[in-house]
Amino acid sequence: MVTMMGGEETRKGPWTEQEDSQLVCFVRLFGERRWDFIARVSGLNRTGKSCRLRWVNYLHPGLKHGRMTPQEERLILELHSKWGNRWSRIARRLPGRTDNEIKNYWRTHMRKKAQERKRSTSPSSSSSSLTYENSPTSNPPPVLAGAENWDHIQNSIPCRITSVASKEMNHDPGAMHAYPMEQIWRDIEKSEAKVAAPQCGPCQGNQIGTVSNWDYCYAESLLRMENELKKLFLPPVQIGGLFC
DNA sequence: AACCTTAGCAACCGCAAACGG
DNA sequence: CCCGTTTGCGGTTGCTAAGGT
Repeated sequence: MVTMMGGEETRKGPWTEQEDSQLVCFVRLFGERRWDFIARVSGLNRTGKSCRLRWVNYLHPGLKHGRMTPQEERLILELHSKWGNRWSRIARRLPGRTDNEIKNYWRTHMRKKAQERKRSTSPSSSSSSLTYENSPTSNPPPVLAGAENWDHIQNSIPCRITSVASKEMNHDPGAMHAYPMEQIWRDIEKSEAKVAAPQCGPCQGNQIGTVSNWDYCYAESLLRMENELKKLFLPPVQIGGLFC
């Protein structure tokens, strides 16, 4: 999709592989800041916001993709019960997971939860087999209290809920023990250490683009970068320096 | 096989906080 | 201190694959 902004075309919607490659390229050059600048010089025709979001939610090295582990699920429940919808804060405690991912997970999870509650409270249903009855701790997680209002919340949003019971939450209790909190904290520390020691050079450690992609990327955007840097009163010779 | 429904996810939007001149 | 710009966050929407009828 493309929208017009001040005569310039601004792309929206899903990102292509080439756009991803280009964005990674420029983030490695300029860092995870100045998103508007990166958006301009990269020639992506995306907003800075969009670039940042794509980087944070998808391209950032070290991101995990795929299903939440039972340990992560438990941690999310635990932290949400403490902090509520502070997704970014919760995400900081889950290495490799983004606030968006956690938010999406929570919504899905809570829908299932609410559905399960409805079924368990309705006269026709006999019992709820769900979830934390199998938890290694005998106490239900405090987050269940947070779910109390779900029926109300559910009424205020477009509802896509079905009667699908949550199979996913019937975890093996033993698996919960396999990944203790101490391990989670160690992971957090590790991931923070990685952030503190970023890789040097635009293309190192990149898993997305090929060498030819980068060549193309640089050549394509060199002129734009030069123009932008000129605006910032930097002599053009420094552009070459950026590639060292 | 065709159609419908739903879950899951990616991306956008609006707002507020942080930052810099 | 003020004001404009940028960044970050949380809520919401829209698309698509998968499952059901």
